Amino acid sequence: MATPDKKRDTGCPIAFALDTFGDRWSLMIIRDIALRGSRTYGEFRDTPEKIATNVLADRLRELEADGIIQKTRDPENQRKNIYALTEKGCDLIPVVLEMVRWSAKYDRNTKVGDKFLNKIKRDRDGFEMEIRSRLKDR
Amino acid sequence: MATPDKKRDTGCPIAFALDTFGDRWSLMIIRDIALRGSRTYGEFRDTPEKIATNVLADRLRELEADGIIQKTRDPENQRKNIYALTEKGCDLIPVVLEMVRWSAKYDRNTKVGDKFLNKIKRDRDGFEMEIRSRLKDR
DNA sequence: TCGCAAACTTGCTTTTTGCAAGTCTTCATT
DNA sequence: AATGAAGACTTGCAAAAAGCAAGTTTGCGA
Repeated sequence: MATPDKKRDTGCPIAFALDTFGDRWSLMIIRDIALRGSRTYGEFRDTPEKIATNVLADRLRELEADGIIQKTRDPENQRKNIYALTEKGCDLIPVVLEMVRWSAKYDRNTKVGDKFLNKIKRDRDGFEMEIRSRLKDR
Repeated sequence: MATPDKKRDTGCPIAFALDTFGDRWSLMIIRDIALRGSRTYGEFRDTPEKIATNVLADRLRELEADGIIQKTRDPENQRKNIYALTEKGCDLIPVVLEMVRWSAKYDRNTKVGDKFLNKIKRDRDGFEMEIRSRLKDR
């Protein structure tokens, strides 16, 4: 076998999900793309959470290898790489939104706009579609 | 301040969620309670994923400190401790269910019953309630 | 062609995980 | 009352991952 990796592979969907993005940083990158419109290495690096550059490089590699994001050169500026969510990555939006909902309920310090929160509560699927199409129009 | 911990605390709900349960094992324990009916240390330890006992002890401590699970002595057997989800913990069920849905779609090896999966797809909130009441009846 | 932007690498220290073995308390049996 | 074993953890150490600071590479723009 070519991949002797440390994935649990027990048939459990939660184990699979955690093996794919269950760490301190992967979902943060997905958040940046899905909710903040980030697309470049520098944008991922310069967030308030301060990911280390080597870890960022590693996670981008992993997420791309797992088919969650896709990397392309920016035609306008060949120095830049543009990272985007694949379909598989977009399908994580519901997970992200449920996490937002939970944190908004339990973290006094969390800053989420009421408008944003109400959209999640009222019509999750509709809001998901809204985010998806926003991502396509770039 | 009493807690000089390493939480990011940037106001971002995703960062908050990941700081609380964004590691390789926390959600696994929540899965065990919510979906598998586990309630004791031994049950959490003896899953196919093989969590190390020291890490298990540590995660149970953290999850309790964060108010996600609650520990009580088993009145029938004073040797046993019974762990249960708090309200805050039950509110993570939607996150877990979305992860199941995602993995079922993308992991060929994931084993999730069709009945289970259809319930998630058809009526997420109803299914959440079903799980909640099942947890109460114990 | 010079300087600078953007995307990484490299080397090293610190923290977390994983593993194997041991401890402590309570129950059940003799 | 003594013995053994179940259940819930601790402890000590090695391996892996994360974090930090500095360096490298390639392309753009003047």
